[in-house]
Amino acid sequence: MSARPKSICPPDPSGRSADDHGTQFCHRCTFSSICIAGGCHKSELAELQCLVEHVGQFRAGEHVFRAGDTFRAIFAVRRGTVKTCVVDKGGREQVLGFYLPGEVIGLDAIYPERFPCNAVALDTASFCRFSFPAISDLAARVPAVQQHLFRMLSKGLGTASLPARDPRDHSADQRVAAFLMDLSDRYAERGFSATRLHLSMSRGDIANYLRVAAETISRVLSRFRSQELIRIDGRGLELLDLARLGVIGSRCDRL
Amino acid sequence: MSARPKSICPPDPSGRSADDHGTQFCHRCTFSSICIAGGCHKSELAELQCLVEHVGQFRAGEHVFRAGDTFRAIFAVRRGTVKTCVVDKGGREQVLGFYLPGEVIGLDAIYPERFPCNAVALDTASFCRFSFPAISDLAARVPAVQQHLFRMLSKGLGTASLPARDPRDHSADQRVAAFLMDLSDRYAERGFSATRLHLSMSRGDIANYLRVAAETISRVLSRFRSQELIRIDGRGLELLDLARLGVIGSRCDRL
DNA sequence: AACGATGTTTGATCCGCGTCAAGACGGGAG
DNA sequence: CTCCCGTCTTGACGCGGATCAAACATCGTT
Repeated sequence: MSARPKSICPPDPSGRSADDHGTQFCHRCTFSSICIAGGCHKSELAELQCLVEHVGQFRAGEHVFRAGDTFRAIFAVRRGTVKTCVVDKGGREQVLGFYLPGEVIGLDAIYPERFPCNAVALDTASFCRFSFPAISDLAARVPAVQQHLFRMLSKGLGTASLPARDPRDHSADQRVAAFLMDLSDRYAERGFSATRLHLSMSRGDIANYLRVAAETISRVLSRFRSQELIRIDGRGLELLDLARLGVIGSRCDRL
Repeated sequence: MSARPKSICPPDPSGRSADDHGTQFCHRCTFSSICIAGGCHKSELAELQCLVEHVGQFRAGEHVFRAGDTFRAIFAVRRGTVKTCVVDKGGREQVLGFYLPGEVIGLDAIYPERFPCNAVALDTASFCRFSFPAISDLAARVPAVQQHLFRMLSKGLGTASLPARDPRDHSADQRVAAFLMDLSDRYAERGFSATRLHLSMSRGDIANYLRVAAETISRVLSRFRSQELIRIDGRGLELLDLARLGVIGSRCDRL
């Protein structure tokens, strides 16, 4: 299940030197400005590093936390990929998001004080765990930390814009293109390749996340391949034309 | 455009005594625990009230702020209703959300330090304006304020779950039902009626927000009326069967 | 009152995508 | 190797909803 990519994806984003000690990895993390420098004095930095706890070696399919668990800490993905999901009343799983190395999960649990969703490792994954009481205490004393938390939280607010369902412009194509571009951007933001990447999640998970049928994902990817927009081999993916994908994803089909 | 509801909607949610002085209105606001009591000492409360600035008497269609404006403050709706929207590259408007009295807009501007969207009054509207530097400064000194901001931000994170597009269970019905239930819940949360409410936004805005065609909104509302789920007269709306609407909205069509 | 502008409703037609179904990989166990 | 099983791909068909189009209601103007 956690198959190594074979052909397309030489610099594997999820499994490389991500577990190196020191700041080799940390400077790519969302928390970096807190953990590394960010204007903190040395004593506060030390305090923060005491506060961080490494948890990990989750295997594919294992839960990091479950919906309903009481909220005590937020997690930064250190290695691997995670999906968050809920199970609706009909018993069906609803995928809410995917999280790459350097990204943070659990922020949506602050308000309800319980995790509103499950977090499931998609491949071998490990995390940095930040006790929330401790970090908000630190935030009250270090303005830079507070500000950083505000910004992280704010950043998550804007991401709720699904494309229109407009039959004439292939709405499924839009969603998939936007999804691929989003992945690409996020990998790039963390220092990985923006064009060659590995899909840790199954087609079914992507379909569920985008609220389309799994078969549609297959068809769209095949179409993109025949249009020379991507190369794809199983979970290995290469984006050949970021510009055109971006256009499809944000759909400006006229004017 | 800002037509008063005539028949169905006697206690008008948007225009009643909302502009009364004192805490008559404030105790229903999202900021209440900050503005009113919330464990603050008197001196800090006074400080906060200095910090609040009333802005307002926007008329329907006027902008509260525009996408790209530099971010300096967040706004709590005091009276009226607001929609947030962006204009995509094709020149089409995309409605992102609606905000009722007592709700807060602008939190998504913290990270980019610019407003990512426009805010447009749907009827006569006024606001409480909170300078963000001032309030985050206060948050650093008053833990309760900081925590409240964290919780407000966190609360906004979970709201990104559009229903599936499943042809056999009328996905448009789901969206509309969920939309109506959401409005009902939010009005109730602010002390207004959960069953008799006024739609300040046009069918077109609702359709745009839900990413369906305006005609579909009309059809679904007509269907709901013929099923005795709602009574509707122009912008006036009465929800007759919250239970059934809730079921449709969260779709548990089997099991 | 007549008028156009805007918003709402309803009907007719067509197309994308969900469903069903079958086949093609691809990896692990024997 | 062969078998099995899960994931992925591809085809055929039907339905929901987008689009086009045309009445109708409502409101502010002249």
